[in-house]
Amino acid sequence: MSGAATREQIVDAADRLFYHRGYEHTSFADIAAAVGLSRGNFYYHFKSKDAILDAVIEARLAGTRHMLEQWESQQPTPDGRILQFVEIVLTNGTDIQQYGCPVGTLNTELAKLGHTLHGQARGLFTLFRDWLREQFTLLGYGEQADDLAMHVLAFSQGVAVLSHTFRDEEFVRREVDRMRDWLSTYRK
Amino acid sequence: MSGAATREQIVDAADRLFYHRGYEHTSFADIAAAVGLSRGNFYYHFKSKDAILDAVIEARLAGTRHMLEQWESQQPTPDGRILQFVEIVLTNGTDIQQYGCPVGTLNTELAKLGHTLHGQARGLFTLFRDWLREQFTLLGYGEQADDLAMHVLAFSQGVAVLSHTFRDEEFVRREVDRMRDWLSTYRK
DNA sequence: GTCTATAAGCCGATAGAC
DNA sequence: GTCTATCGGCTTATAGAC
Repeated sequence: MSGAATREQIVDAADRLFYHRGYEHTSFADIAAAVGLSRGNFYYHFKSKDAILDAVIEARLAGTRHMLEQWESQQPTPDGRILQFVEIVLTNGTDIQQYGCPVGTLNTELAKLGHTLHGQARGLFTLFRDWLREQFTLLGYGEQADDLAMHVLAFSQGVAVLSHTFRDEEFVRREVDRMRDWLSTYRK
Repeated sequence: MSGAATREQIVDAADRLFYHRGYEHTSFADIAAAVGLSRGNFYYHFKSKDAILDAVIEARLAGTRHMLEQWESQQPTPDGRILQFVEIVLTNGTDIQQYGCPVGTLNTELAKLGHTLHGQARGLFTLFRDWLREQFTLLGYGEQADDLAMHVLAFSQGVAVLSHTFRDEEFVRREVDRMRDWLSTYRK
């Protein structure tokens, strides 16, 4: 197998395992088994577990940037784009119920571990935060735009934590409806 | 040292360490060192790590029940009690910035680990949920009371995750103000 | 690029002396 | 009740054959 393809497979498997089981709870053996590699060969591609985490975060950053670009081309209005973000807790409802928010749970875990890469992981939140702020600025709320962006982020995290804990889809639906109402008061 | 006192010390140390570092990242050696016991002697008091976690959750449940009773006696009105809960993200602001919400982070970690005691930990949320529902019922919102209780819980979790990630006290203050405004529309 | 073998250390947990 | 000594297993990581 070519080096690049194997590396990509490792990052994909690690990404999924870190999300499903958590970073610390995932071992090299788990990732190697998922890819079909021996543990020994692993270190040819990544010299440490931190290096894999770094690659996973980079991949998630790239994936998020791509998703946000797609949302921008699919949704012509800023409020439509914000709503697209709000509804992610329904779109990815099954995963969030089972594993929580991939951004929130990674940040919480790395912050608690005092991990050096927590700063990198925080960048995932910043990506959404800046994008949401831009949409609120386009709606004419320049001064409060960052505040409003953080409010929408807080919504997503609150819903994700409780959805993960209680596995209640109706609760998620009600919270999205509430958010839709709130958002309509900010629509131009 | 008497058995009961040592046991209590172990539970206190484990409680703090599980909160600060996470359950999985805390080892027997960490707890033993914090209490000043040898690892070997540990098993006289608790036969497994799960048994310590069980005792920690029980202690947190008892502590939470006591706190809710205090809130009830200190705050005569249901909306005052709900506000007391909302302001916990300010009251415990420093801890939440450093370690997140003790209830939310434990539930997220145990849910992701597929731990058998996740159900017990969920009870911590249920304690707050039922208590908040009772306050909304007293305000005359019996039908929506559980929905409103979950909304207030979601607020606290969203704020805690982002406060833990960004360490921004002003953000917390703004969200509490927003929540105060929202709550005032439900006050009798 | 992939493998096996293995190191060094930490983990939860146990046995048995005192 | 507390200690030391130790077990078997899992962890990250390395060495070296192919």
